[in-house]
Amino acid sequence: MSIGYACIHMGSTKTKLSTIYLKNFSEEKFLAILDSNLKALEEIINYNIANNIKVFRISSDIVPLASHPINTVPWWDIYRDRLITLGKLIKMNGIRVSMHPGQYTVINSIHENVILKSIEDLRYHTRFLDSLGCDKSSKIVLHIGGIYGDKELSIQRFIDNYKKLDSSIKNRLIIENDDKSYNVEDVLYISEQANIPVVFDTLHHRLNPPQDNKYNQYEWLELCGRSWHKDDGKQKIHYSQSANNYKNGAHSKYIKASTFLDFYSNLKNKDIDIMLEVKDKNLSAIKCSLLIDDDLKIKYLEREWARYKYYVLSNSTKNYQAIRALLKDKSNPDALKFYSLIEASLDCEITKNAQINAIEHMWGYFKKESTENEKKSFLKLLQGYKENTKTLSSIRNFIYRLSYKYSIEYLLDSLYFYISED
DNA sequence: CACCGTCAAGTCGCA
DNA sequence: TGCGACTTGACGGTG
Repeated sequence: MSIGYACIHMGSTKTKLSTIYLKNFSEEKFLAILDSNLKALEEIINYNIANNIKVFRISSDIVPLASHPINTVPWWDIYRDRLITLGKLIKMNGIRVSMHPGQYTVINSIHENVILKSIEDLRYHTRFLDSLGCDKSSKIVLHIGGIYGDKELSIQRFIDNYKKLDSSIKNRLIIENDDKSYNVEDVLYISEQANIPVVFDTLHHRLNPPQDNKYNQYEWLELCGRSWHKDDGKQKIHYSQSANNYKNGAHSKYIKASTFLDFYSNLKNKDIDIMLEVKDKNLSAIKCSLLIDDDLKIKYLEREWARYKYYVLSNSTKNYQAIRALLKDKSNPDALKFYSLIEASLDCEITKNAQINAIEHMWGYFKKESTENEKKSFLKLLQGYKENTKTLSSIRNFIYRLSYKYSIEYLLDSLYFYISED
């Protein structure tokens, strides 16, 4: 079993994708942005390698305006070598990448131009994965589309249009149950008619189950597994938790450890790939991987602790002490306890005292080295925060800039700068 | 530098 | 009829 995350990466500034808007599109600008995006992707892949994350969804935004008529730049040619090199890095490290076009790509639309644009978009996604040299197990996930007042007709339109697609697209396309129109039973029906692997999405299933829901989610999941053939790679599923008590399909801030473990223990076939859909992305992917690691080493939790430490300290001194105590026992690493304490810190109310305490801890890195002006600025900011005239984020920015200036890697890697809220 | 409206695109549901 | 949700941050103009 491998666990992965989608598109965005948290905890580094070097992994951000850039984009370009129609009104200032130019070949030069486009190529510069694609260049920077490929560098960011390489950063992300290297991070995934270092953290043993084997499943990753590449953002459709990697090539901006890729399928828009304005963009006639043959980027796959211009950056051929770089794409191949990147693909090799992915392949050699056993990473499985995928893509997922957004809600605008609808091949069962009743509008001919929407279908045509959607096919163009699928061509783009296929071309990107092809350019990396990925095999057939690198998939492109698609929803079925709209209902247009007649579900049966719309399902048939999907099947007919699917059959007309280029085989290079069909090799990669897989279909997913969505949260309001097409439930897992509908998607399995389409799968049987057109021989397409099905991605089972747990949250969508919960929001939109078949009417006579005759199986439980684990049984549906197994049924979906039968639609995967050998060269499609391992069965993939999407797992997420709801942000607002199943009111809509919004994803939670993080994957709750105990809930995930419960789900995992009920899985019959553990030889599948799980794509997490969650706001904190790679953080939850690492968490879930460690939670199910049979051979968990204390050093993995210690590495996690290094990242979370100042964030936890800024929110809860009590949890900070509890985690320190937990990690003292090096012979018996307990990921569930560890992450439950992290979660408690993510959920607790911000208090000024804890924030100030964490800031003073971090300031310790600069006390000696910093210039007189920096010391003055710091004291002024801190005083301002205490008196409500300065925001927390202005202090955070200040400390981040100092960390960068003095190359304090430990702080630069701290999630304190990336997951804190005001 | 902080703030905030806008961004290429589709469909559905609700006021 | 028109707007928000889905999801999503980053761009770029303004003050």
